[in-house]
Amino acid sequence: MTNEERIELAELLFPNIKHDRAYYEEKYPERDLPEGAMVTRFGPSPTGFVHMGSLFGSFIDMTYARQTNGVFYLRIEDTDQKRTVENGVEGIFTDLDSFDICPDESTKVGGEYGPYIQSQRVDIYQTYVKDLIVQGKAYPCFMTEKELESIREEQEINKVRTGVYGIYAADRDLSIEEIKEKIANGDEYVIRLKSPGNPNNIIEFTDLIKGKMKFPESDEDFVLLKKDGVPTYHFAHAIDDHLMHTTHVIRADEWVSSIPKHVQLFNVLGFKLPNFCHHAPLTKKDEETGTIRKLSKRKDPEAAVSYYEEVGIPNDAVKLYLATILNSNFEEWYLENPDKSYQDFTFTFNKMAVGGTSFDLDKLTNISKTYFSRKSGEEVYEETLSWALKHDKEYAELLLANKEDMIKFLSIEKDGPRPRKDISKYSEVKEEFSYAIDSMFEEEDYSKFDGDKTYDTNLVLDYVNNYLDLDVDNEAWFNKVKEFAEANGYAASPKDYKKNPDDYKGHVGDICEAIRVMITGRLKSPDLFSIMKILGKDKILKRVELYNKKFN
RNA sequence: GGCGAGUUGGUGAAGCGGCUUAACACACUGCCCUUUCACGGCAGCAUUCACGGAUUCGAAUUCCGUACUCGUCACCA
Repeated sequence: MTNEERIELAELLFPNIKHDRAYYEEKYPERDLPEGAMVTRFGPSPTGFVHMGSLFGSFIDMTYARQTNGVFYLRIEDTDQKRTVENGVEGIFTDLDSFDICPDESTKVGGEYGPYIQSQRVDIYQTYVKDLIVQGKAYPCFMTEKELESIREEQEINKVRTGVYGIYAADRDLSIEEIKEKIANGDEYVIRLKSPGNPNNIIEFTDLIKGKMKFPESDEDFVLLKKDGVPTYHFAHAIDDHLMHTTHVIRADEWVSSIPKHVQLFNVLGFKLPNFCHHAPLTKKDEETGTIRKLSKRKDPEAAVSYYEEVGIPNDAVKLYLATILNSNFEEWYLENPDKSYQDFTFTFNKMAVGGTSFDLDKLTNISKTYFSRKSGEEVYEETLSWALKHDKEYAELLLANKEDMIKFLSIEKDGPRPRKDISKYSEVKEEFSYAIDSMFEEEDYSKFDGDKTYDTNLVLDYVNNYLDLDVDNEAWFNKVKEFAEANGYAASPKDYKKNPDDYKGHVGDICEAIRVMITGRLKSPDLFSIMKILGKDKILKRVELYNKKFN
């Protein structure tokens, strides 16, 4: 084809494209940012549901952009109409929002490099394709699905690579007359890249996470524009990341095999290659097969970002967990700097896992427990309340009605240097602190007590009536308990009891256990005296009575 | 099958040629502290880094081969 013919072809294919490359290059100039600033992007498809892996990805994007004073933007990648789901975009924003992932630029907050949704950038993509046609670097391909299928079969039989390349690229050198005829005929077509590559050449490529890699050059005439005129991921990626001036393309591992295509595309288009950072997918061990696989939204409820909110794991705990799997040295740093935020840590690419990143719920639980242990009683109350308001209305009302006492209970053993670690989810507060609310305690009716002993109500009654003084300090209180123990034939310390078990009915611990079971309905609880002080003598007596009725 | 990557304890992982008789965390077990439960402290938990070979005075760390795992091979992203 001659120069003139190519220009004619370009006009024939894209009569409505009036701008040229220069127009867009000027419209989207280099960003004015400080040295070393990273421009990152998160490009979800609006398929209706943010996957944990995507959240992880966007967390990385935002973290790196923030710590370099760069820009983090959100680009909706909706080039596949079939997959697009109604309200999908809304869902992305909601999920991201709940984890404080706030892009600097997006369809919502705008920005100078928009539109931030690919379906509205079709003119831009077509402008660049038109230019490629003029340059003879792309061409319309009329191959039907059937034809594609048959070359594929042929290739499989001959044991050669599948795909449209070399001699298999039938429409590569169609004459302008042939093209005109097919178009006049109403034949559908896609635009393919006329690949200049040779698979015998090896390209070297450096990924910021994975390091150096070698690939054979791509010679595939892959599709740039689908028959509906909308670009494929590959093409949109090249155009958008160039025009939006992304400095670091951070994306999941599954893209590394497309690298040869992308490198070639950037070259053909004359674009500077951004940095690439391919992170490992989130994996877990499949319970049935025992093999490691990607977190799957079909099989694993924890793959959905909304899961954590529902179950009541605090967003901050999830973020802390994401930070610990992001950089292997974060965990240790955080242990040494418990007062700091994860945002004070400097994350680096070389501390990211190269292989699979295992998603460990056990560890998340532990991190969450630590998170709770560092919160004050009041904070735990407020957060639990706002969670319950959304997910457990009934409990929310109970919390509201018992606010004062509830905060007191939640504050037990919080002031020391070693706070309890008994809660990992908001939903557990209800379980763990059921004794804090009278109505719940009565309703439970000792069902939480899992021991097999019964305790002497009279003994406890005697203690409460004649020995218990709630206006003293812990030490004085406990001395009194010891006194009572001795008066009733119990050892004042477990050590004495262990020495001569036959001399005693038991030891102080047994007395405390009896009290604890009667007033909390369980064998385990935070500091007993603190609980008694909050309850007050009347309630204590009532609960002892309740126990008496139930078991005697 | 082609191409690319990975393989360190129950789990996640550190390690990048001698400082490793393999860090740290989670889990588990035991002991100690203790009125209970926790928290905390101490100890135990891979004599060995998938397997085989090579390079080297010296290898978990480099190279080659094998096995297994993962990703990818679309007009999906």
